[in-house]
Amino acid sequence: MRTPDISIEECTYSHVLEIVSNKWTALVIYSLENGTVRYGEMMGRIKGISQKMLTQTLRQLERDGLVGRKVTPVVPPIVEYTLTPLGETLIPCMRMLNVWATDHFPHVKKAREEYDIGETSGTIA
Amino acid sequence: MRTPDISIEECTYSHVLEIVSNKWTALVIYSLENGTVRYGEMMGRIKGISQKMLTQTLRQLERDGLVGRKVTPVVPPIVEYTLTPLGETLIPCMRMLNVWATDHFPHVKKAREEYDIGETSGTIA
DNA sequence: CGGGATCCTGCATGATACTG
DNA sequence: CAGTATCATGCAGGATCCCG
Repeated sequence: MRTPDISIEECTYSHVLEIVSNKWTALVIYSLENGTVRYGEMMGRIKGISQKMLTQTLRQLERDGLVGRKVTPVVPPIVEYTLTPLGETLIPCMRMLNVWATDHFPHVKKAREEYDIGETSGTIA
Repeated sequence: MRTPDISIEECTYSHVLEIVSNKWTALVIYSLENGTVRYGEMMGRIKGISQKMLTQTLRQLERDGLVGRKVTPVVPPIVEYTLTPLGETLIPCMRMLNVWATDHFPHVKKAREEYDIGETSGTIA
């Protein structure tokens, strides 16, 4: 028996996914691609996100150094979020995922449907 | 108020992540990069994965048309998994994530540590 | 306006035992 | 060997209320 040579802690794939693979992270980054956005505006633009999740996602991205947070202490407060230079390095990756999805996701969807049909017809009883 | 223009169902980022963002999927794909692997061998190579999770992950990938499954009905059975042509189109994407992680993940880790230090020193009481 | 704090719920993950 | 079935659980995600 050989020792395990693949582990989550070491696999570099997992590192990026650890950052991006929450439910909302990708959408938040997407909303920041074109520049600074205010908190409230993001709430309005990202369909279905709750305050808690938006805040939590932004905090994580801030912690990871991918998103900058700028507070203007007026009343009512203005809080703006922007991709940091580090965060912007993610954009090409995201775009590549984007291209892959555009090119191949229809194929995946078709594969799923066929697979599901096969499953259903086999499980009659 | 403008209508939300970003949604999970439409954002192409989310489509790929929907496929890859389970705990084990990336590692399973990684283990298949160099060709066909048997079930038991994957169990041994991927550190910490359980039978249930390996099977479940493989089934999902099979359903998505990314992984092929070949059964040789002998006793004891031989089951081999391979990336399909569609699955192989994912490899360049994964490699790009890999490169990003190698280049920038240390930076992220540093950002986290600094962020955490700032948090801790502020929360004395 | 932009959150923080709290409570609740479901699903992803995991441990264990059994089978063709 | 390569699974399926069952049971347990922890945490991501969501709803709600409150605050500077």
